[in-house]
Amino acid sequence: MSLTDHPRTAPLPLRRRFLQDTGMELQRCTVCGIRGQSICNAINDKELEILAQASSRLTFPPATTLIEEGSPAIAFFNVTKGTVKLFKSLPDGRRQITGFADVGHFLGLTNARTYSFGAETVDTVQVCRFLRPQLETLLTDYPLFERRLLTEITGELAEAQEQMLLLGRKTARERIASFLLARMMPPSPHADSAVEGQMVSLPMTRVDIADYLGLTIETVSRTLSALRREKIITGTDNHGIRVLAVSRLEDLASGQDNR
Amino acid sequence: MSLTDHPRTAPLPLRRRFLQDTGMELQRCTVCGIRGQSICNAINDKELEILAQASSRLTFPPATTLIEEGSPAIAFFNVTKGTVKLFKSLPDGRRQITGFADVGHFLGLTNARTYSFGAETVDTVQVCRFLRPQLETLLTDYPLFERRLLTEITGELAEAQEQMLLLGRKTARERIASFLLARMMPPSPHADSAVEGQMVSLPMTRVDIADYLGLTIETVSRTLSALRREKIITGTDNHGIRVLAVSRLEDLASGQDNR
DNA sequence: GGTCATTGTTGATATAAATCAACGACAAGT
DNA sequence: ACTTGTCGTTGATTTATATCAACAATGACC
Repeated sequence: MSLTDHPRTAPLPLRRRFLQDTGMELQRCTVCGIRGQSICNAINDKELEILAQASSRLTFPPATTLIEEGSPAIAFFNVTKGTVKLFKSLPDGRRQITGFADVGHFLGLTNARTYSFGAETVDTVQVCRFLRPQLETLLTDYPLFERRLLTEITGELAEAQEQMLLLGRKTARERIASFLLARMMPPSPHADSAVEGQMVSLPMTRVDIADYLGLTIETVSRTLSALRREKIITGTDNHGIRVLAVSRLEDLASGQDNR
Repeated sequence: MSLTDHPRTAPLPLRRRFLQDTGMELQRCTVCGIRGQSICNAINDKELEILAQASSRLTFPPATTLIEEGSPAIAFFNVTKGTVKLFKSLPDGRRQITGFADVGHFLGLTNARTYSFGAETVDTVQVCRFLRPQLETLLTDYPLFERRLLTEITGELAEAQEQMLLLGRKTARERIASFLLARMMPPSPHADSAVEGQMVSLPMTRVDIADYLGLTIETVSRTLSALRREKIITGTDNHGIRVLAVSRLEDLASGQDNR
């Protein structure tokens, strides 16, 4: 199956009803705050209304299924707010989260007629949805859009390879260290310099972290506690942690230093 | 870094001297037996000489380094014969093979200025090499070529996600079963029907299998022995195995049946 | 303000796979 | 034909992490 197939349109497989933003469709993309970070950036300012016509903006509450594993692949999403988790499952319920799609990332690209993975919102999520025929049109009419998509997916593949190294060869401690580093926010210029340590945002639960790192929730919890005890990280808030010793964490992540 | 960067040309990082096919360059692609299976298929018959000019065909002995981890990303390869392994390593030598590129597959695509992975031949390998500026030209001038590449890499990503599920959540037995199934040859019409069982080609060593599946060589060896003992597979040849019970193996691979 | 469900933490024990170790099969070279 | 090195197999033991179990913290809801 190739990307050039045009499957018939069908209702989106959603467990809950979603919210659809109304009005001002034609202006939406022009004012999109994250266009600079996303594939939409590849489309000319003057032609933005084409993008607006091709997409619709939707808002979903936490824990909403965006993509059901094995369901018909009819849409493609670009995340404009929040975090979406992508995963694959085994018949007995074991699950592997293959990635978190944060702001600016896309999801839903596939060659097959059905999705080989699932997707669920972690927190409140806003996306731009492109139906497949619309995506085809953009790809064909805007070479820069296609090139940008190729670049993005090449990056995804590199991340996937890094994650395979983590899952296949790293210890629990190394996995947690790598995860925290990968999710570390770049130090913002407006950062509260009175509070020390680099912020790490963890909107997902311990279950999600465990399913992403190929561990159990107990091991995740114990390892985070150990790092806290060793003053490498701080913070009692479950969804926000601060890294006190970035370089220690970097050594840990690459297996330089274990104790 | 984007695909549109043109890094300066530099000598290829090869431990050994490679063999370069000479003469008849312009005809080479026309007679390429595997074009139908590869990205080159996206280029029109009449324009094949453009492809021939953009690429050079090279032959390498087993265990040749095609790509050194971290070296400048100057080339892109299309495998026309043999098998190449792709991998990532940790400073202490732990290694994860992220994939095997068999006939028809490409390798070497990256957004960065350097490769984030290594590549080494498993057996005798023949490739078509495209230097990066040449690849750029093809991508820009032949939309079908670019589309084909996007389709291929989308498939690679799906495979990577499947492998993450394997590495993060499957048992040793499930990993071996999945691996054998994935490498099972499609039953050829000329197959020797006197010999029962589906052929599985394993050109790589036990070390490579272990590094691909996130196991040790001992576990790989023990698990294969167990499957042989249970009459699910046969064959004493280390690089060729026959699957006797495909459906048993499928159940095993998806965690349905373990004993 | 109490009940209940959800999420996370910590401790005790079990286990799958790693590690350590010995050896067999085979091919290359002398 | 013997040595040497590579590769794979099998057995004994260790260990990192899973599993099992109890409990604490939090927030939703009546």
